This record gives sequence, C-alpha cells and structure tokens, in this order.
Amino acid sequence: MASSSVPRLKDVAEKAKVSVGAASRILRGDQDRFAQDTCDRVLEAARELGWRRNLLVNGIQTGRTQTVGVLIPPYDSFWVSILSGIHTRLSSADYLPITVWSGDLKHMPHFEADNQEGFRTITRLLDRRVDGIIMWPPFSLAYHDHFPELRERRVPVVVIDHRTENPVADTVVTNEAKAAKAIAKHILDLGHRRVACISSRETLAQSWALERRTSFEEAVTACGDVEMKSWRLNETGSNGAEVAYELLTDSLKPSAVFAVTDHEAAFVYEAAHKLGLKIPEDISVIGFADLDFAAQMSPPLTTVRQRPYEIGVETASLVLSRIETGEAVSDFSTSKIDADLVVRESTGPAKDRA
Amino acid sequence: MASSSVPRLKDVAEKAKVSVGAASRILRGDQDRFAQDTCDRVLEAARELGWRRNLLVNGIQTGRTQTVGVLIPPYDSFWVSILSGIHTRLSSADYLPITVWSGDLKHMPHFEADNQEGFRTITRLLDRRVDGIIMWPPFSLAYHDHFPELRERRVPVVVIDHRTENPVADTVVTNEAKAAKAIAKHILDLGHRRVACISSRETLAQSWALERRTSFEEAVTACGDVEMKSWRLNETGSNGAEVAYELLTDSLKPSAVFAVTDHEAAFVYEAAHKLGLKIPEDISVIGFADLDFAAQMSPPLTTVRQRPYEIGVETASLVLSRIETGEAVSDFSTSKIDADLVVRESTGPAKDRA
DNA sequence: CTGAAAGCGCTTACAG
DNA sequence: CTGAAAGCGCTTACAG
Repeated sequence: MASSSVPRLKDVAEKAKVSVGAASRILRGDQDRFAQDTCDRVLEAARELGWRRNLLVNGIQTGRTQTVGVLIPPYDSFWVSILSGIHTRLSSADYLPITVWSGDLKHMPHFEADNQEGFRTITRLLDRRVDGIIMWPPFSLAYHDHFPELRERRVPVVVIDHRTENPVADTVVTNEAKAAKAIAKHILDLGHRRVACISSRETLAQSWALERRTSFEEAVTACGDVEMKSWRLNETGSNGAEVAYELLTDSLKPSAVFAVTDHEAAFVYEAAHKLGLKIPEDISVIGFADLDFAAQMSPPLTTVRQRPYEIGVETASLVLSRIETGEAVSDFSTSKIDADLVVRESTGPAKDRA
Repeated sequence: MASSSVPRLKDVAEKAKVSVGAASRILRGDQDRFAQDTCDRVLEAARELGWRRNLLVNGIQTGRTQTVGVLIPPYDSFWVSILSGIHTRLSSADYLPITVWSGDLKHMPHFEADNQEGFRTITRLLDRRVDGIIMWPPFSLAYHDHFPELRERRVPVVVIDHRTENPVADTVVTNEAKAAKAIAKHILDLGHRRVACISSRETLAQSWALERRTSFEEAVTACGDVEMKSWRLNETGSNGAEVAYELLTDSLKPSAVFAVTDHEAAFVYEAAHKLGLKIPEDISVIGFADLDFAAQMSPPLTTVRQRPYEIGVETASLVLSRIETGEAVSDFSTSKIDADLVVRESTGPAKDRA
C-alpha cells in the first residue's frame, strides 16, 4: 500500500529514526561502528519499505556504472556463443551488458555500411557511461576511424576477430595459423594436391578472412608439389553460389576445397550438387567455425571448431581487468584462442594423384 | 592533450566564461533566451572539450534512464528475430536495451530452473532503474511469483508468448487459434484422417505449446471423421527422438504429424528416417515457427511462419507506450500477431483413406 | 539576458 | 556511536 512508488534512503532513515548518513553507512555494511540496535532498525526499515540502492547514483559518484557496451549482433551461432560467454562472464562480476544492434538481421551487411553511424552508436554507449566496450569487426573499423576523439574517454575497448596494423584496442582472435596448419595437414595427408580455397568478401572488416586464407595458402604450399588457387566473393557477398560453381569447374579441377567459413562451405555443397559431384568422393570440402548447421549437412561437414564461448569469456575477462586497472594502455594485447579440427564425412582420400 | 579524462559542464562553463546554469540551458537548446554571442562561445567550448552530457544524471533527476531490460536469450532464430525487432524499435526511440542471460546457451533449460534466480535477475535490472522490462516465458513465471513485491516499482512489463489466468503484464503472442485452423485445413484438405501431434514439454513456461496443441486438436476434430492423438516430451525435453519414434509406430498409424515447433519436426524426420518412412509419401510432417533450418531440411519443411520481427517491434512499442503513459495499469492487454502457413514439400496427399 | 541557489539520491570525510 | 555538511554532475525555478 505504499503510495510513493520508489522508496528513498530518506524514507528508510526517517522510519528508523536515524540520519540519512547513518542509514547509508549501515546499509553498505559498515555495521561495526553502530549500535546493534540501530543497525537492526535500519535494516528492518529498509526491508519493510523494499528499499534498493539507486545504482545510477553510484555511477555518477564513482564514475563506474558496472556496465559494458557490447556491439555484437547474433549474426550466426558463432557470435551467439560469443555473446553467451560474454554475458556469463560479465554477470559473474555483477556487470551488465548493454547491447546495441539495429537493422534487420537478415541484412547484416548494413552493420558496416556506415562508419559514421557506427561512431554514433559508440557515442550513445559512452553517453551512458559504460565502463568498457566489446565489439565485433564492423564497429572496430568505426572505432579505429574515430579513435582520436574516442581515446580521451579512456574507456577500455576489446575487439574480437579484427587485427590491424596499428591496433587501437586489445584483441581476441582465433589462432588462425595453427588452425590453418591442421587443415592443410589433414588435406595433404589425404593425398590432395589440387586445392582450392573459397574466401569470403575480405572487406576491411574481414581481416580474419584474409588471415585465414593466407595462412592456409602458406601452410598448403609449404608442401612442394601442390597446385592451389583461391577465390573470393564479391563486395556484397551475394555471389557465393556462383563463385563456388566457378571454382569447381575451374581448369585446376580441385579435389579439395577449403571454405573460410561453413557459410561458404554450404555454397560449395550447393554447387557440387548442381554439378553432380559427390562429396567427398569427387570433392572434399572443409569448412571453418563448426556452425550449428555443420553437423546436419549431408554429408556432415568436416570443419574447424572454434571456441566462441571461450572467446567470449576471455574477451569479457580482458575488459574487466582493464577496467579494474583503470590505466590508459598503450601496449594492446592480442589473445589467440585455439580451434580444433573436427573430421566428419565431407573429406576423404584423393582418388587420383594425377 | 586534455589531462582530465572526461570534461564536466563546469569546464565548459569556465572556458566559455558563463555560469554552469547558463551553459546547461544553452546546451539543452534553450538558445532564444541568450545572446547569440554567448551561445556560440558555449557551443564552441563544448565542442572543443568534447563534452557530452552525462546521461546518468538525467536518470537520477527525471527518474527515466531510457533503458529497457530485455530478458530474452537468443535461443533459436525465432528469438533472435524477436530480439532484432526489439532492438530496432527501442533504438529508434533512443532507448537502449540491457540484456541479461547467463548460463551456457547449450543448456537453455537452466533458464527456468530457478524462479528465485529469475527474481534476482529482474531485481538487478530494477536496481539499474530500467524504465521497462520485456521478458520471455521462463522469466514471466518468476515475475508472476514475485509480482506483489515487484508491482510497487511501477515498471511496465511486457511478456512474450506467455499467457496465464491472471495476467500481471501486457502480453504479445502469436494468434494460435488462427494458425491452428490453417494447419488443420491444410492437412484435412490433403485427405489426412489419422493425425498425430507432437508437442514440447508443456511446462508452465510453455503455455504457448499447450495452447498451440489444444487449438490444433480442436480445429482438427471439428471435422467429424478424424482420429487424432497427441504426444509430448518428458520434463527435460530430452526424449524427442524416442517420442517421435513411438508416435510413428503407434497403432494409430498417423498419416500426418503436426509438430508444435520445427524442433520437434526435426525429431519426426529423424524417426521417419530410422523407420524407412518417406516424407511426405508415407507421412506428412508440418512444423511451426519456420526456423532458419526449416527450408534446408530434406524435404523442405511445411511449417507456419511466425512473425518474430513484428512481435519484437510490437512488444517494444508496447513498453514504450506504457512508459510514456506512466500510469499503473490494471487492465493488461494481449496483442495477437498472425502467422502464415508456408507449404513446402513435407506435406502431401494422404494415399489411403482407410 | 544571465547568475546564485536548491535539488535529484546517495556517500563520505569530518566533527562531536 | 551518530549527525551535519559538502559533493558527484547536472537542471531548473527564481531572482535580478
């Protein structure tokens, strides 16, 4: 039957017949300094009124809001798991994430359409005084562009899957080189010597794709007698099916294809189906990420299982420790998380060794 | 080269040689009352210092933080699209979502393990003074349980896909009855007369499943000469494959199965495959939701496409308008969003009409 | 046209 | 052991 909606500390203090200061101290646990009896009265009053500290006040007093801005959309199961790791880790430290992503998820490329827009989004978060920010590649670009203005806010930023020449933030990535070697070994061990790679668009926001492809190329060509050739999608990423088709019908006549993510692997499946090529009898296909649909494909896709949940946890831990330290950093760190080859049924021995 | 990290209004005022009050008014756009020259100085100073209003202060002064708590995990593509709709709508009103979900997404049932935990989560949001809350069913249960304590906070709550006898919040749901009729009509038109339904667990948090199944049963049995029987999963939802198997081998010998979501439909596919039953030749299967994998199944699944993005937008609009109005509501509303039958290849004519 | 003052809800030295 | 006062960053009647 309380008439005022939200009880103030003043109400508690009055009810317990103590000063606001005393009430504040007692409710913060500073109980040694007060008479048992006083403490009881205050605690009881607070309970009865249902008083809860206004965390916003803490925010303006300490400069810490215990919130972290998270600029990652649930693009696919990889990013969803990353988000899961972030949320869990943040939650365990009693931090809350504030997430921003607008636009229909079906048209994800929009997320990188406009660095100006990205900057505005980052600014909105900063206006809310988030203690730190975690972002995926497209926003990292916007951040990089506006770094001079943003740096003065001294808000730690951790970026996932995005590396640049002059890093302006801590970074967490998958250990691409190591994974590439494992894939190359798997393919070469099966006897494949004509190898294709289908990459994604390799836009600025996809430095991971660039690195993944080149790491793979290096690892494969380290073995002398291999022919290999790489393809990539167009600017908008709309021609996956065509590129896959082109690749399979190329004069190289590849017996194995490495797709930079499972998404591209799906295009290869599609094209192979159209061409009447059997997987893995005619063509071996290997993906990357182990997205939720990979095991369901027919045949089940051989791929590299990244550790998105771990990436999320690691990323969150990194921001939290940067927040903790509170110092402006100049030497940004890079954490590399391993990934594991998962051999399923889309890869098999090369029939010919022409 | 600013030495102090974040500029205060005081700094701006000093730089522009005006009082803090004047600076505040000018920066809020109250420029008519001030000399053009003064305005320019203040605006310029603010720009140079990179001053940005501390939104937390607004929060404590007005009692409005322009944030909405969102208790929805990205469980599957249905919920992801809902989140997308919510984020977009909220963003357009310059509100920001604060999302909470912990626990590994792989073990989603945890979300409903503990209403006490759910209550604590809601409380954490409230402590941050969110202006409103949107939640999915498992949290709705926690909210319902603790409604008496929570009501005093006067924070509007909108619940998705959860209906109870005594609603304690506005609700947005799919128009189950209408969808059920469309499905029933489709199945009956194809000549099926022995119909099975596989529901989910139908826990308290799955009132939608209960309603969906019963709506379907009603719609089907409205046609006189039909035999129908329903199954549902066990408490933990772990026996989908077995239930599907059981259903297909039941003495009913159903020629069509309606699965309460595409997830259950996938179990039916699996069981049919094991039994050597062809879809749709031997058994027609129809799902619900049109999840991201539905069109990829073989054969592509006939299902009901819900409108999650629209549900998200509608839900967000509802909280926003409740926040706007600011009054405690007693007559909670229920919005029903339509869903559309998508006929693909998993349903076909009944061969026999025994 | 502009400033001084009180206030939002709470915390924390500083007195007593 | 407890209270009065100043302060966090900003806003807004109220004076002048």
